[in-house]
Amino acid sequence: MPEGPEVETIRRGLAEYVTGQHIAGVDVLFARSFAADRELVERVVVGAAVSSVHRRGKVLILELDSGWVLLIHLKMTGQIILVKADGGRLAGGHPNESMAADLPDRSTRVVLSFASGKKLYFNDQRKFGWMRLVPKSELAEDLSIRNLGPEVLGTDFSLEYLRGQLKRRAGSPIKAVLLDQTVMAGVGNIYADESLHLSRIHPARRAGSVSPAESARLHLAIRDIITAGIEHGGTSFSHYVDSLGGKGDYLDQTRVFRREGTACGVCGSTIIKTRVAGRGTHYCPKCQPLPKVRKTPAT
DNA sequence: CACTTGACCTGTCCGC
DNA sequence: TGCGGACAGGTCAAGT
Repeated sequence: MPEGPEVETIRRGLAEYVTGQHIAGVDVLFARSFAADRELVERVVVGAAVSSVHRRGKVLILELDSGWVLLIHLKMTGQIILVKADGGRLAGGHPNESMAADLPDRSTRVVLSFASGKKLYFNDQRKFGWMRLVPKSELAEDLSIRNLGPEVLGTDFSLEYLRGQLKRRAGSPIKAVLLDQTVMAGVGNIYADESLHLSRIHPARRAGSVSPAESARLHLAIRDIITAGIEHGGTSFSHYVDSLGGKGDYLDQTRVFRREGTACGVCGSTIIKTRVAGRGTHYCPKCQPLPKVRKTPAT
């Protein structure tokens, strides 16, 4: 579920609440969510303190003072929920749940207990998410990190770089390129649709057909949309609540995502939902036209 | 190599 | 109300 802006929002919450906290215990309720040897966990996690919290793409990086890092990927349905020592929910969780903590629940996969009494619950309904331990010295080479493209808000995500990637992936639908984490890190399905609408490019266009002017619009749009997402604290719906405890409100702001059947805010045409690159895809047929007809009428 | 598809899971929603 | 099927925000491995 979470894309770059959601993960960044969670990162900020974690940085505030767990930096400097000592980890007193680790409970793994579902083994594949945190496939680490118990002996290793006891040696490098239990008793260690969280020295800082980082993010790369959609991966959360908790740096421990043991020389190891704890990586977390939330995939589709992962959540981080922080609970105070007295059991009251400090942050995170499902918007429909009461604030009274009744955790762990059936989707809790891992629990970190801090010496202060705070607890961090890693909930993940669909079990796609994971936590992993990596020596800090090997972080850059880790499989989850090493193939990631530049952060879209970083200086190395230049227009020139984007143009090169569009050329390399000329045969793919532009939407597939935006979702490819080796091209750029942090963009997911929502922000891909939003960026393409803002830059007025049809999601099924081949990347190679995108003009220089369109590329420039797209480059700007991706940065603007991701920035807005972070400013609004991420997108909030079924599974997402940021770890500061407030709901993100970006979904209220979307231009096309989950707005099929409603009027485009720019031109008033009806937003369409279709399937591109195997993913649910929303766009405005008037703002984002296909330049050439896909199926030629028989004549 | 570039690109597509299926698999990983559980839950929900929609049509019959 | 129950049941089958499609679908859900992300990545991989394996296929063409």
